[in-house]
Amino acid sequence: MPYKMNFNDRCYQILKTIPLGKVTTYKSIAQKLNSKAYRAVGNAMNKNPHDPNLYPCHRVISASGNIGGYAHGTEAKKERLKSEGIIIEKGKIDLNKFEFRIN
DNA sequence: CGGTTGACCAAGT
DNA sequence: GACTTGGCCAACC
Repeated sequence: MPYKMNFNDRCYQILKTIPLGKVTTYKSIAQKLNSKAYRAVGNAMNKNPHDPNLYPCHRVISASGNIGGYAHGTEAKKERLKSEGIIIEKGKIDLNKFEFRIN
């Protein structure tokens, strides 16, 4: 990898490593970057300039298990997660089952 | 360079 | 369990 990457690009790199059927949290991504920029991670997802198919920002949810937001609508995000095999009950995801723990 | 804005988080009420 | 509060940090204006 190149020497320097801005904050956003590092988020996108991590995004690509999330396997199908798993999710991660804004918090986890920030931690992987040795940072507490939870909110900045959300901003990065929102402005994602890349192809959403290569950078699955819908697999990023909030640390509390809530869905979080989605540029194309929260409902669409839920549907997409469900279609990947993730179970959502009462608007929440069981992180113990579905969280992809980075390294 | 200060102020505002979020797809946030944790703790408290 | 819903709502408020204070804290966090990069991007943007």
